[in-house]
Amino acid sequence: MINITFPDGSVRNYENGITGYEIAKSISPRLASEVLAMSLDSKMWDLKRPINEDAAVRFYKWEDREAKNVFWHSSSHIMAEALESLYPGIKFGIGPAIETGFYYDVDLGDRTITEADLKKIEDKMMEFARQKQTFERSDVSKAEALKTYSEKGDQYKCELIRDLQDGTISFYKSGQFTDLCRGPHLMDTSVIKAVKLTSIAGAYWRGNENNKMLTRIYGVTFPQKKMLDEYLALLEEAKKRDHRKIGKELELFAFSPRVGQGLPLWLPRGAQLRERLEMFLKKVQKAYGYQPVITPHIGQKELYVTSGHYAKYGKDSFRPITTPQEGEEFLLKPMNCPHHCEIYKTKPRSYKDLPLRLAEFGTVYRYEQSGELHGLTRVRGFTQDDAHIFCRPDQLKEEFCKVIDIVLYIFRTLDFKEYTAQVSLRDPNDREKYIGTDENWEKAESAIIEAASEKGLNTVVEYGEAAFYGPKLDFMVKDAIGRKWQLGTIQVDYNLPERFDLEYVGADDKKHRPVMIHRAPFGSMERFVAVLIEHTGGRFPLWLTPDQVAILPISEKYNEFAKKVCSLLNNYDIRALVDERNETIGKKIRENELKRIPYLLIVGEKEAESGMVSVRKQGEGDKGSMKTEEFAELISSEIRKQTQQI
RNA sequence: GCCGAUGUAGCUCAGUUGGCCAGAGCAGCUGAUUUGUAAUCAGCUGGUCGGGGGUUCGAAUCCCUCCAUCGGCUCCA
Repeated sequence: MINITFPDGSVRNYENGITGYEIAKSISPRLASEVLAMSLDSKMWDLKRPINEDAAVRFYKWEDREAKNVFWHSSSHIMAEALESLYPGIKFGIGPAIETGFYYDVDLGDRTITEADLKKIEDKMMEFARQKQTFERSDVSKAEALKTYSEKGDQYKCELIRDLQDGTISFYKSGQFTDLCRGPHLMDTSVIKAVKLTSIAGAYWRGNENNKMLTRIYGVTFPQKKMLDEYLALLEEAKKRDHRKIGKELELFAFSPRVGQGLPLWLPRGAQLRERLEMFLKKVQKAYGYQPVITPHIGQKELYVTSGHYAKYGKDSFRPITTPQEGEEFLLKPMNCPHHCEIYKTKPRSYKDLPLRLAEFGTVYRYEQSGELHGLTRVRGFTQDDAHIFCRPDQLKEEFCKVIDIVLYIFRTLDFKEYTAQVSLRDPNDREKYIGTDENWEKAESAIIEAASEKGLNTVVEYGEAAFYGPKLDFMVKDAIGRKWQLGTIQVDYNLPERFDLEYVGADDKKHRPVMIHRAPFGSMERFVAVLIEHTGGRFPLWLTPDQVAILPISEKYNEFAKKVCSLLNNYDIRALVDERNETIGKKIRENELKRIPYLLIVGEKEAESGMVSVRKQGEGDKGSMKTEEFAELISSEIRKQTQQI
């Protein structure tokens, strides 16, 4: 007999060799019917794999992340099985579960798969799913595993096996398909009730661009047909929030191939929005002791040789700009820090001057590969809400914490609730990628970790995500369809002060090296606005939105009255406009609603006589009438409330 | 940059296997209407079918190439 411990702490006795599924059944038939996965002493385990010793079990249902992982992982096997049956001789890379769904990387040889082929693959998958196929586990030796796959001619699997430890290798067989896999899997495939293959893409083998590009097929499956429909509907909804679509509809920004890809053009309404965000941050920064500076868009090549950027990125950036006579070389600035370092150096600095906080909305240009560009979130020319803090080593943590405060304040003000704070450190296996001494890196890394924990941030640590000159604390936010983007970033840098030979005179009358913090709470204006659009669906907070009130006369007869209302509101610093067009009131309401204008004021005979306005709130409909002044007061106080904290 | 897909009017989209001067709705313009809470009616204008090259008696449709966009991969100072 063995003792099985449950999550609530209770312990039950079972016969040695019992399976998780049988245990679930012994608890309740309902649990047995719903359970999709289990763990044994916190290790994922097949539901039908015998248990031979005392252990703690935990069962997972569809609602649990763990169950979805197993469900989608098994689905990727079924897709591979379908692919092998439809495309004999196909070779397989890896096929994991991902956040939503799964994929499999395959080498089709000379053949290609297009979207038109997906239907028949889906059908085949459903056919296998309905067959109630089981996943049979077999433990194999490394030699055996290698033999199997070299006979099959599957070099990718052989490569994977070579990296595995003998004694830890297992195969799973479903139907006619056997895959190298550590499991676990579903009991059988009959729980897969709906499948959708979502896209086909190229993916380099092992993520290395020097390797062959395999075909990656993405898919998602569900235990109920209804869930798939809901998922697809959700995707449709998310597409409506795409900042590229809304940016066009609301006339916020545009691109022109003639200007160049990845070079956004801010339209009047977008520029207004952006300017307001900049003013907001400038105000915050002023309170935090930052000093605005302005620097040029280009800098001598030597500047970047000094900073180390040239050696690191010179080959992969925009080509230098040269002068006709002297042959001088300039680079479009890819970042603002070297310029700010030169500002630091314009005069001797005392320890009493520090921290020195230099802020600039600095426009930078970076050569991004064409396939990487994406709306406003990934562009070639963008404006960072940049600042560099030069401080004494003993001030570092406090300064870092203050920057975290600014970032959190901004997120709070703009209602960004779901973000992750990511501590980006060096890749421990590839020190070559980074400049600077180990000692400085260690100091910087521990400063970030300490500051983040002091501020009570819930952080995830990512190795290999650091900038080449220093570690970072990044604030990541998801877009409409769940892609993660880095917004705010705070970086500690011991390297640039050294490269630029920055100094200050200490209380001891000796020269010391300051530490630098690079920080951008928005990240860049472009990306921030993009994510803001997707979060709000274009319904910006009242204080921020370009047009706050639209006044809609019932007919042209009341245009004059509408203009009076408008100028009254303008006197209250409310951004209002009159829709003077000769259109029906229904049409004006519809179009101004679609423009996401927060308040619509309908004025006609009644209002003109009484000096009232009929108020309609975006998305909420008719709110009744009130005196124009009363409305102005109401809106002003709403705006005041929103900006008070600002 | 790589893999795959897409590109028709300012916007959203139709255009069958290559075949008459390339269509619709919205937007715009003109006129009528003077409107009470999400699209008033009529007429008109507007397109080198992404650019270039080729195949063909004939190309939006087939082929090549370049550009841009979309979904991924790699990258992201």
